[in-house]
Amino acid sequence: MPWEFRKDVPLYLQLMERLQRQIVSGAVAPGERLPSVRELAAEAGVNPNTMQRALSEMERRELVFSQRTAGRYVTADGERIRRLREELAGVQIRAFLEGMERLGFRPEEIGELLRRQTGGTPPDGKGEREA
Amino acid sequence: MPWEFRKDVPLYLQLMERLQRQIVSGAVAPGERLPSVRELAAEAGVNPNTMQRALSEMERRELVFSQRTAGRYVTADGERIRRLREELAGVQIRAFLEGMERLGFRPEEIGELLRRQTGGTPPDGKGEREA
Amino acid sequence: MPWEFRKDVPLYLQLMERLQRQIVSGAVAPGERLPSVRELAAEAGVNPNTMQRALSEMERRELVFSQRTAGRYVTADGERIRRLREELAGVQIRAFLEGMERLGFRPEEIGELLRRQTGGTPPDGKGEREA
Amino acid sequence: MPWEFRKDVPLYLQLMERLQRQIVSGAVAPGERLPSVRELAAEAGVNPNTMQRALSEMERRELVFSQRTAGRYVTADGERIRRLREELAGVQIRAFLEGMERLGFRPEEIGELLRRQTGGTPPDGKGEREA
DNA sequence: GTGGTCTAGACCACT
DNA sequence: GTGGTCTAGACCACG
Repeated sequence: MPWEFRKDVPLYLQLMERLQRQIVSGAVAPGERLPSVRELAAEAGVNPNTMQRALSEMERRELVFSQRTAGRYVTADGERIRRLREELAGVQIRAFLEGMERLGFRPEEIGELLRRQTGGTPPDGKGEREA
Repeated sequence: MPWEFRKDVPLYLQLMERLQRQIVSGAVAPGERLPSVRELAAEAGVNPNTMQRALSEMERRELVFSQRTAGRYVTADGERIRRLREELAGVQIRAFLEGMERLGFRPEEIGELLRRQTGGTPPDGKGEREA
Repeated sequence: MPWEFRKDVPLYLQLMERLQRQIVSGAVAPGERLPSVRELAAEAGVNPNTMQRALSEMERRELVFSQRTAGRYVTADGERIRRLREELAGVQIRAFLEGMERLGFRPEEIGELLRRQTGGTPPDGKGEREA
Repeated sequence: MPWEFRKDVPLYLQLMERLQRQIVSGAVAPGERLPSVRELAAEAGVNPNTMQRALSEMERRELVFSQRTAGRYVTADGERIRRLREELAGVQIRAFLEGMERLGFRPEEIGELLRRQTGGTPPDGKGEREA
C-alpha cells in the first residue's frame, strides 16, 4: 500500500525525508544495506526514477553510498548521522515554532508551555483535553 | 481551489482544525459572521454535508453558533476562544514532542534546542543548514 | 396546512380530542358558534365526513349542539364543560402515569418528583437538563 | 414494520428517544450488545445513516460505546443510566405539566388529582370515564 | 437565500 | 460482517 504524500512539495523530497528519518531513528542501522531502488519504490508506491532521485540526492549528501554492484548502504559515519539528526530536528523545530506563532504564541510563551509538557513542574498529570 | 487534506484522518476533523485555527488566529474575528455552509464547502472543495458536520461539531463545542436563517457566527466569548487556542497549542506541542522523540531526542535536549532557536543565543545563520 | 395525526388511532377520535381541548381551554367559548364542518375539515386537512363524525359524537355527548340551519354551537353548560375538562385530565394523567411506570418509576416516586417540579421545595430553579 | 414517527421533530431525535427508553426500561440490559446499525435501521424503517446519527449522538452522551468491529454496546455504567432515567422522567413530567396547564389546571390541582389516581383513595372504577 | 434534516449509495479499515 | 465516513441530491421551515 502506497505511502501518504502531500501534493505541494516534490515527491523526491518527501521520500528523502522518510528515508532520513529511518536512518536517524536507527530503523536502518549505520552501514546497513538498503533494499533495491525497485523494492523501495514499490513499497512507497512511486516510480523507481523518483526513488532513484531521492537516493542520489542522499548520496550527494553522503548519507548513503553505493557499492558498485553490491547495492546501496547507509553511511557508517556516526558523526554524519548525528549532523543529519540535528538538521531534521531543526526543520521540525522551525515548523513547530511557525505553527505556534500562527496560533498567536510568542516565543517566550512557547518555552514555558513546553516546560510544562515535558520536565519542570508537571501540571496535574492530565493536561490532555479532548483535542 | 480545493484545500489539501490527508487521507488518513476524517475530512470533517480536518475542516474543524482549519476553521478553528482561523478563529484562534483572528483571521475571523469573534462574533463575526461566517460564510454560508455552501460557500465554505465550495471553497474547501468538499460536500456541503461534510462541512455542515464540521460546523455542527464546532457548534456543539460552542465555538460558533447559528442564527436560524441569518447565518452562522463565531462565538463572541473571548474566554472560549482562549481555551480553544490552548487546546490547539496542546495538540501541536504533543505532536512536536512525539516527532522529536521519534528522532531520538530526550525531552531535556528539546528544551535546549528550542532555547537556541528562540531566545538565548540568537541564530547566526550558521545554525541554518539547507533543509 | 393539515394537522398532525397518529396513524394508530382513529382520525375522528383525534379530531374530537383537539376540539374538546379547544372547548376546555376556552379557545372557543361556551355558547360560541363553531365554523362549518367544511371549514373545520379543510383546516384540519381531513375529509368532511370524518369531521362530521367527530362533531356528531361530540353532539351525542352534549358538548356541542346544532341549531337546525343556524350552525353548530358549543354547549353553554359550564358544568358539562367542567366534567369534560376532568375527563381529559384523566386521560392525560393515566397516559403520564403509564409512561412513568414504563420508565420504571413507582407511583410514590412520581408524586415526589412532581412536587419538586411544581410547588413544595423548589429545587434550584433549573432542574432542566439538556433534554 | 416501520415505527411511528412525528413529522415535526427530527427523526434522529425520535430514534434516540426510543433507544434511550429501551435502555432505561431494561429492555436492553447494561453492557448488552445492540443489533447492528443496519439491523436497527431496517427495523425502524429509516435510513442507516439516520440511525447511525442517533447512535453517534448517544455515544457522545456515553449511553452506548462502539467496539471497532465487534458492534455497539449499551454502557455498563449504572449511574449513567440512572441519570438518563431521571432526564427522561424530567422531559415527560414537564410535557405533562404543560399539557395540564393548557387544560387550565393549576399546579396545586394537578398534585391533588394525581394523588387520587395513585395513592390516597384508590380508583373505584367510577373515576374512569370512557375517555 | 439560510441552516437543518433525510435518503441513497458508496467506500474504507478492521478482524 | 462491523462501525465510520463521504458524496450527491433532495426537501423543509424560516424570513
